[in-house]
Amino acid sequence: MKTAPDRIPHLRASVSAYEPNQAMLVQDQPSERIGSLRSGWAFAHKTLQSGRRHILAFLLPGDLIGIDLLAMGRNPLPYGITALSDASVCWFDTEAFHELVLAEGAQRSATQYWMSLYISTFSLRTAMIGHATATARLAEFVLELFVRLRHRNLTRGDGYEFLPTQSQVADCLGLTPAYVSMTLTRLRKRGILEIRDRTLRVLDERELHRIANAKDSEAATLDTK
Amino acid sequence: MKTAPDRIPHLRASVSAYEPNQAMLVQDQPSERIGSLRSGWAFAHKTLQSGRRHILAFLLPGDLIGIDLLAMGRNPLPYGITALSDASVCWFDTEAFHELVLAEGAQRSATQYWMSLYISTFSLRTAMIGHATATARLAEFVLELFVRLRHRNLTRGDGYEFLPTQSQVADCLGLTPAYVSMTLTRLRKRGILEIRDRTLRVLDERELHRIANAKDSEAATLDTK
DNA sequence: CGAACCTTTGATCATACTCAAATGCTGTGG
DNA sequence: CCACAGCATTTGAGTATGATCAAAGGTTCG
Repeated sequence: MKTAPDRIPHLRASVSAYEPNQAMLVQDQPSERIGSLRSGWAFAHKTLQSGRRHILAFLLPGDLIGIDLLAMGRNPLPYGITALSDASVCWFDTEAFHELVLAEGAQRSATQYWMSLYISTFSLRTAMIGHATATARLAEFVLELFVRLRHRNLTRGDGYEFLPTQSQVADCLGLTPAYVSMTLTRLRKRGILEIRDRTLRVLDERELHRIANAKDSEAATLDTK
Repeated sequence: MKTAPDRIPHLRASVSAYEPNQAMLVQDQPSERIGSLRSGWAFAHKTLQSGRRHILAFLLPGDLIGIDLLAMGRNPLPYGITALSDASVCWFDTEAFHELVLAEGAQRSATQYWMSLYISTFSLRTAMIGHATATARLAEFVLELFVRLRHRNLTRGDGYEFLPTQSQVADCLGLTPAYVSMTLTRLRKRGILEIRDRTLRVLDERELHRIANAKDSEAATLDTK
């Protein structure tokens, strides 16, 4: 497993702690520093002029906070990043971090890997919001977190700690909280997953994949089952 | 106006011509080269496992083809890029291009600017698909193209050449072609825009902004007007 | 213990989809 | 230059997915 740098030799860094809902990076402001999430979850969100909030991504331990800054320089970030749970972040000077990444081969390919994963995840999510049913979006969402966490050894068997509220999930998938609740309940009743004590268990991973990739026309069939 | 590099000194480049629907970069394949779109339009698209195609972005003259490759290295692009009209592209070796960009201050800040614009546009689009009505999405879409083209002096007064089919617009905004047609017709009847001879004219820019940023609850009022 | 928030459930509603058919455009070949 | 084939657009009727609104439980935490 490739990990983002918690410590990089010869690079000054500072560690900060955050509580739930505390801002890490503010929308539309430039930032001179980039972070590495060491523990806890965070989320990247964009507030539209209409006032509605969209959650672009959930960030897990090991993820870079404001990864886009590497490519954007001093331009303002078009989204904010906020702690979802208690969290701690290791901050670096973006410029110095970037130079170091470029200089050192291993760091460089690791960072390209993270970038690549980030872009894949994000473009898939966007496509799902545009073209998939609520059930498929939720299946993909739950799986994505599962796979990402498993990759970091942050799962226990088929379960993982599920921290976001359904309201946040809704804002991420372009749904309403009420409908997220309904849809999750349906998945639970079908024995595909289980949520208890903040823990989500993936009971039927194969079926979840099926649902996430189903054509719209098959969705109805799947849902009523 | 900052322009992407058509020619960069001391950097080998080749120019290729494309016809409509010809692939420039193929989804899930790595690419060693990055392009600059010199004329014509292209679009970045992702095909889901369900078979549905989502259009992530439309690329206009001056845009970089596969801009993400600068940050992703040799990892496969999670989307493809295809010519929308007749188009020509100036190709560079990604690695060499990247190094040159880093070395030269002006090129560097120009590239960061393009990145920044690209990320802003994309994150806004994603949020709109998740949270805005069809009318708002279309208003934002039409405006975005207008602003981007105007910035490159590719508009004539309040009009610009509108090349995508409604089917492509639908795939970009997460709608169906039939509904795009209906919604555009409504906007035309309200005298906000006009489409004739492949030319889109923005008749009431202020109102378009209003519609793009309206809260969902105001949408109904706006629509029936 | 109470307040605030999150989740669940139900009833009702509307936005946007589906399916279908008619019409209009474009480019191609005879 | 016309006829045709293949798309793209338009329009309509009917429908369903997911939204809205509301209220009742559950949690969590101070």
